[in-house]
Amino acid sequence: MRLEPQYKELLNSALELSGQRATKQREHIYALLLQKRNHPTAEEVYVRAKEDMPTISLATVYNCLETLAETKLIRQVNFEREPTRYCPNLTKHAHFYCRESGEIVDVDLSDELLDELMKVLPAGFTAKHIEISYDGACNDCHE
Amino acid sequence: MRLEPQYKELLNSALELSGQRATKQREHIYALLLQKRNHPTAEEVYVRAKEDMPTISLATVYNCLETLAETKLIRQVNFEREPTRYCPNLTKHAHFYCRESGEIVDVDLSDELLDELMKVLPAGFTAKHIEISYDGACNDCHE
DNA sequence: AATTATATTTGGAATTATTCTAATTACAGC
DNA sequence: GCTGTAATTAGAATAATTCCAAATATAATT
Repeated sequence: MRLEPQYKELLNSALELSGQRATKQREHIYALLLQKRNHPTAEEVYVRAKEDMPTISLATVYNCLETLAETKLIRQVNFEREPTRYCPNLTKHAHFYCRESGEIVDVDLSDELLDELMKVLPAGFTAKHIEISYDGACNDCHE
Repeated sequence: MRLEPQYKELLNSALELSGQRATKQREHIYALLLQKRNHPTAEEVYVRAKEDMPTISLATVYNCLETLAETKLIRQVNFEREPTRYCPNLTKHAHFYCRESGEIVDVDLSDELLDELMKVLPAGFTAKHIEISYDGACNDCHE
């Protein structure tokens, strides 16, 4: 598991900016999220993290994920009350949750569409963030 | 707490359709959701339900809410991993969550906008449902 | 390089929303 | 009024996440 220089740079500057330290654990977890972008849960991240770093704890995985989310390097993805999932895709996108396969797929959103969504808000309301999730059947599960 | 005839009819037929019984508890919980539409949590519903029905249990509140949601008389509303909230507004709408006041406000969505959202899905994907939540500051909290 | 101060990690306990379980109660059809 | 099934109930169990206090690692300073 190696973190590409560009991302290492991104991580270091984001952490520095928020006055936090660059640790092996944070780097490792960021690297594995980037490497396999399948929206894992904290538990799944923990299992994968232990392969190369057997002494890491689940609490640390939660801590690191929280730090990465705070510094905007990753996004938390929630579907109903299922365990939170983590996503290093920083472009504006929604999530499609396939009920058949359980897979989560990123759906790109244009600025125009996001603008339209902002326009339907009542007067005086300002949104910092819009969260959009679809659920249904993905291509592999046709139907 | 009285359930208006139109809603009583709606409840009875929805329950009958799904082969479930009309009980005092289900009627009571449906009525109080309709009466004060402030997106309460199960716990908040429980507190309100006990005012008129002191022997109702929290498990029953959860059961009733689940039944009402199954039969599509109410919607479950989730914001991140906060407790699930319940909403009897059956029109197509999103939710605006105000970080200041904690208030949740319904935001109507046109069929056109929903169509556009469907169109951005990759080929072969079909969504049964889209969930949209905004968060930011509501009118009362200006800013 | 050693020292110190602070941040982070760690394992386990605690918390919280929700679900499960088994016993009791209520309802619908005969 | 029985009888069978569904619903309610109280409390135990579960699961994701957070908290806690001790140990360790990192960064700054000497």
